Amino acid sequence: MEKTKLSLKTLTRLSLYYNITCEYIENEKEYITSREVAKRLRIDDSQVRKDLKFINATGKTKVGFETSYLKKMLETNLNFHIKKDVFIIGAGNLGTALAKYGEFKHYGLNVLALFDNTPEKINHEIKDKKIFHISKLPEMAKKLNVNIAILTVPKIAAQDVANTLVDAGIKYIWNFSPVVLELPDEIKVWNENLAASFVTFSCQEIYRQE
Amino acid sequence: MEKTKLSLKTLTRLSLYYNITCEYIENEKEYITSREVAKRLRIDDSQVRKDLKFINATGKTKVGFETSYLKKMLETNLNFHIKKDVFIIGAGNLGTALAKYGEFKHYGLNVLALFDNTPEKINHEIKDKKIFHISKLPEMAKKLNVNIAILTVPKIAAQDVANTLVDAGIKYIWNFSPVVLELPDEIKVWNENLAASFVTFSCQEIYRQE
DNA sequence: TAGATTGTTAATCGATTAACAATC
DNA sequence: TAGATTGTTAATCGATTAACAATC
Repeated sequence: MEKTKLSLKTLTRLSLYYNITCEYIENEKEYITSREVAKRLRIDDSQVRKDLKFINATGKTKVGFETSYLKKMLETNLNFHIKKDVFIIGAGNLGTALAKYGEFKHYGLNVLALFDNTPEKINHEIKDKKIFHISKLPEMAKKLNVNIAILTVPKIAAQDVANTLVDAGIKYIWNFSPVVLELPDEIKVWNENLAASFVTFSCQEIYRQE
Repeated sequence: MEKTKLSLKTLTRLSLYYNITCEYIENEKEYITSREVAKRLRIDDSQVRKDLKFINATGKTKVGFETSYLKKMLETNLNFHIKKDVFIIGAGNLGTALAKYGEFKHYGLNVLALFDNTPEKINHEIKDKKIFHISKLPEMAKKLNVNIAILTVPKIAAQDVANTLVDAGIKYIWNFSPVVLELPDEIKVWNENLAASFVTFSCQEIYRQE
């Protein structure tokens, strides 16, 4: 029962299928068709069936996919059951928003603590998660065996802080700063560049409409 | 001098090239090569040259692309000079973070106001941007001619608020809620589903490493 | 000159869409 | 049965990578 590596685009779509499936369950709908999912996402319905085939989810002819079954299949294949402990670096508004974000727990994302360098913030708590001084990070990363960091510090500090993270043994960085970090090849970086995202959105949808 | 429609992936990369180019300028580097850009982004260098060709940016054999020229070319082609007035819906931590985000102004994104339904927040200001009650939105959207909204309300309210936005004449929604909104086809939606993004990140990079 | 880089074409690779038989 | 939907293959489309001549 080998899991084949799913493409980035398939993974993103599967996550959105999950959101839609959960909504159907909340509305007490027992089945959902590939056509309904496709229509909501404005994509082709054979794309949906193909994606679901990748995770070996099967539907029923004439009725579609059973929602409770589909939800479980998606959870299993998207590794929701594997707990992913993370630190949030930067306790500003964005770091705080992410620390409070209740949705993450369904996905296995578990925020253990926040780090900042502002003296007034240290030892405060956000939703039971304590804010520590950044100097405590290496020690705590080792002790708690954390190798994932969410980086939400200001642009000017991003590269320096990222270097500190790498020295502390962090291997995976979810980068919210508008900086393309320069890091060793073995460190995995996922850029969540909001400004870049807005540019894409606005150029695609706002000024280039046919 | 027709602009050809750039693909979503090219647009995203061009935005990241912009970040790197700005960094080079700050470090007083006069030139940047496609190879340097490619290495930072861990992509192929001919991809960089091809993308830059799309916006008609030309380099110099043996030295690369002039940074100040490249910055200007990227700004022009990514429409930074066109001011995009937006409203932020939801004045929680995420809405506040986006309202304060200084980076946006370089990209032509201009936050005019925030909207919320919590009485205590109304009339407060975030970085000179006032928070209004959501009921004021239709009137203000018309008066200020705003048709772009950034949606940062809780999951449970997202669909209802989105419907309100559409009724108020909003045409473009940058959706930060973990909900796949159901909206008329003519409304353009850009999903910034952070949970979905984390799933993609973690499945790709954390559990499926070769 | 030798060497490095651009600009560009061709080859490869992967993702999406179309089509339809099988099924209930 | 008739009609709707899945499951799957083939066709199309688009994006990435390889290769290399042209240039300075």
